[in-house]
This record gives sequence, structure tokens and C-alpha cells, in this order.
Amino acid sequence: MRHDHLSTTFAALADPTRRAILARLASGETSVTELAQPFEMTMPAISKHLKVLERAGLIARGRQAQWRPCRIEGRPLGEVAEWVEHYRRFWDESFDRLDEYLVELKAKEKKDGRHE
Amino acid sequence: MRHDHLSTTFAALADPTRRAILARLASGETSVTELAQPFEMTMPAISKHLKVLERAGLIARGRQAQWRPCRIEGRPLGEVAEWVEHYRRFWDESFDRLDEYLVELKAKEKKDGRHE
DNA sequence: CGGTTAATTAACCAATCCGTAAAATAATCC
DNA sequence: GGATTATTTTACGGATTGGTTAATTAACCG
Repeated sequence: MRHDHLSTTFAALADPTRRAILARLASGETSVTELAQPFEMTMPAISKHLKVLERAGLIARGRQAQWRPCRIEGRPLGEVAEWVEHYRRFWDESFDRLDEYLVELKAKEKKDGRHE
Repeated sequence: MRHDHLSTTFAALADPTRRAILARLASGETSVTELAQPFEMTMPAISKHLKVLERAGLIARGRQAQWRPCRIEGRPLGEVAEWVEHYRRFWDESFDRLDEYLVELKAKEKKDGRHE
């Protein structure tokens, strides 16, 4: 139902194991077994997490002998950053107060200006 | 099972309807009915989406007569921005190596193409 | 009070998610 | 070829998600 790219990326990031995997990969390419090391989880579980990350374009996988080294791919994170950036003013406190003021003003206009 | 805050935020953002709701709220506080307007979806569905956003702290709701106006709350988005920012170098790099990336992608398509 | 409007809750369903154990694949080494 | 190592696939649960309709709550209005 949800084929859109940004949703896939956000969904992939909505899991602490997967974010931890990305954090590990940020310090360099490595194998699945090594990635699985810190987690109390079976290999197939990790393998599935990697598939989710791969489908979101957050990692890419190579092949060296029987190892399948993973590396991080930053592009989707860039898209997330771009999306989030549109809302920057909302977490900037000084602008928060301004926004509150504007919303109040708008409500007043609505009340005075037309019947609803 | 996944009670960590960042995961909850990412999960809340992993839905185009909810992101559209946030986009609408970015231009000002409004009622549930008005929020529901652009979507081909029943009110309870919207109500559930709002609950997800509220639990993630992405919106707050007030009460004015029988209306329950929603407004956007930026703090969780700030946390997302902060998290994502740690990976900035990876999408800068991928931008620098765009050609390389495209070549790899092409090779991969060639290799995996028959599977799908 | 009774009727209308706004929104949520309850009950349900199908699909997806996150994990498991067991079997299968793939490449390497002897 | 056969054993070993690395990883994925399959099959299966149980929990969660995203939607529905019908019923309910809450506040207003006359």
C-alpha cells in the first residue's frame, strides 16, 4: 500500500537494531556475521533487517568469497534530512513562540472575518 | 515492544497520510474534520493517524467547544534532524561519487535483473 | 430536553512486521 | 567430491498496522 520512497526509508529507520547497524557501518564496511555480533538475535533476523535497509537504499552489499560485506549508502538519509528541514522552524524555540502568536492572530481573523 | 522514542517518531513519519497532515499543520492549527478533508479515508482512520502522531509527540491537541484543534510540535523532528545529521558525510560523499554510484547500480541491475 | 455536529472508541479484518528454527545456497578449503 | 563457513530462504507464529462500519462521547444550539 505504501510504495512511496520516503515512507520506506522512515520505516526502515524505525527500528533500533537497524539504526545500530547503520551506526556500525558508519565506521566502515563489514560482514553480516560481524554486524550480528552485538545483538541477541539470530542470523536470519539480522539478515532480514539488512534486507529492509537494502530495499530502502540505506545500505549496499558486495560479494567477497562467502562474505557479503555491507556498506552504508547516504542518499536516502539526505532525502530524510531534506524533508525534515522544512520543519526546522518548529523546533527552534524562538520561532515556536512566533508561530503561536501567528496562529492566535489567524484564529482571531477567522472568528472576526467570517462565519464558520 | 519497541518503546524507544526515536523509533516511535520514525514509525509515525513512515506514512504519507501522516506526513501530509504535518504539512497541513505547518501552515496552522486546525480541526480534525478539516485535516481529514483532502483524504479519501473515513474519520476514524484520520483519528487513528492523529493518535499516532500525538503519541510520537509530533502534534498536540486542544479543545475548543466540540472541536479538537491540532497543532504541530517540532521537538521530535529536531531529534530526527539531530540523529540524521551524524550521517551527513555519507550523502555528501554519495553526491561527490554520483557517477560511481550509477555505474554500480547499473551493474547490479544487470546481475539481479532476472530475479525480479 | 432533543437534535446536530465533531470526534473518538469498539469490534473486526487483512496485511505486514519481527522474531524463531530448520533447510537451502553459495563460495572456499582439503 | 565432501566438509566447512557465511548467509539467505522457507515456514511459521504472535504482535502491530491501517483501514472499515457501527456505536458512543462530548459539546453546542434552539
